[in-house]
Amino acid sequence: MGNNQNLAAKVLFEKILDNIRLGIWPIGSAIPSERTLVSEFNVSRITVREALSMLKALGAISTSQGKRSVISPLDSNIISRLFPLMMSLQGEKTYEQIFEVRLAIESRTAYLAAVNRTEDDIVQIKALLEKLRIETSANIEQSIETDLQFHIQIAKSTQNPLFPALLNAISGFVTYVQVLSCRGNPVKRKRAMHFHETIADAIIGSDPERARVEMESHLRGSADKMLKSGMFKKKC
Amino acid sequence: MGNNQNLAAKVLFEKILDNIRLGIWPIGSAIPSERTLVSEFNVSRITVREALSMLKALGAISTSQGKRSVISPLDSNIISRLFPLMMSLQGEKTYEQIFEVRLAIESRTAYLAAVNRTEDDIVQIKALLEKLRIETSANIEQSIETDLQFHIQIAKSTQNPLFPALLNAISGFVTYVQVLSCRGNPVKRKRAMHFHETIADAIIGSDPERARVEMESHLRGSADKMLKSGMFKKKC
DNA sequence: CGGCTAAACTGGTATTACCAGTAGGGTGAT
DNA sequence: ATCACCCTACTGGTAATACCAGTTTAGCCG
Repeated sequence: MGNNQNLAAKVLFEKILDNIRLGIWPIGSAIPSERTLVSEFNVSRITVREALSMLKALGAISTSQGKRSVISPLDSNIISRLFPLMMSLQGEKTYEQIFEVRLAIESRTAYLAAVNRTEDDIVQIKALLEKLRIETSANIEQSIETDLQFHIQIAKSTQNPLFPALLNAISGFVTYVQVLSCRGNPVKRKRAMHFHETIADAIIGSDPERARVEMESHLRGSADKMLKSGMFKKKC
Repeated sequence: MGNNQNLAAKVLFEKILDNIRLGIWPIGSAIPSERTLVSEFNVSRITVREALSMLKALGAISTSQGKRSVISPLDSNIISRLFPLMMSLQGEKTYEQIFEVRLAIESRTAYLAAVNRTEDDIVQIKALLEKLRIETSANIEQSIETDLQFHIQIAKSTQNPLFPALLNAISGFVTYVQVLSCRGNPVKRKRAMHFHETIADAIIGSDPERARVEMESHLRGSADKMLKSGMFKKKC
């Protein structure tokens, strides 16, 4: 009655995934050829290719004709690509769940960035802030991308690569929300700009607690607007 | 130079995804049979099955032998499955980095659990606490697993499936740390037990701020111990 | 009319063959 | 000896066919 059959393709898929997870097939290395896997696992090439297709869909491997398939170094944006689809199907529930995670991550990145940021981070943050300032009143579409870059730069400033990776994973969600929330809404952009400046100021001034508080206010502000507007149900 | 070929399977995959997105094939409905898609898109059945495999990997459809494949709701547990993969594909990371993420997540789960926990959650938490109490003075190895279960239960109590998923993604490293930290160290276990009780008490008593603070203290306590032992900087 | 069976679906797997890129080794010219 | 070239033996990508194993359904028979 369920769908949990012992399908050969799925089994192979899991096996390969395990080999990746356990580091037997390191990132960037080439996995055995399809014909090799066929004889190794005693399955047909179809089964092998179906397993590889699943891995491809998850971004775990990348393939190109003539060359061996290789383990992808990292593709957190595969996850982010799913967000628009999920949002259009699930709407508010998903939105709130993701938002809560984002708040958990970013209130911490703001804090840690204020503690760990390097001089180079400060330069980057200031540059993005300036770019954002210009685009906010000129190119809205572009400013959404820069906005995301700003948040990711803060995550990088924690000096912990896992934070930008996590944020990147939900970046599809972030931009999706931004697009709906801010398109043709200069007032909201102005408000957001003010928060960005405050957050940057706190991080540069090594004031972690203030950075955290301002980041939370900033995110909650956007979230409230979204929930009220009911725009998250729109298709894209 | 990249891998963005016009692969028939990928094209079909996108087409089907579009049909889902646009609501042409609603959630729960059966998609055309593989043979139908074969003649409809003028591709071989292999190509069709590879496209469907990709959709399966993303959780967009579910298949079972003899029955038509159906569109399944693409909700956040897809992300739940992808987070662990993402973490394992992340390459070099230290226990310290993992810990920082854990702190970000768990200080939030403690808070949200105190807000959103159900009556059933309270029962579960109390049960795990009691199990922990017994094992702490009897079976250390087992208590580490129960410890993790306790933390995951708190994440579940947020009513947001993404939190337990994230915690699960980093649980492999978490337990490793616990083992190193507490093996044959009854005093530390006693201390941890006290924190567990306090956290549970705050969650049950709907005191989010206290739950958060206590959780942070608890985690930092373990972390400090790890820092002293020098194992914290290790790669994993 | 009701119950059972058999045919006509469905997805799952295997085999074979060929196309289309890539890389490596050998051969030729310089 | 060295370099350029090409040919061969790989690689993944696609197709056609056949069969297995479940599910559904239509029709037969009582």
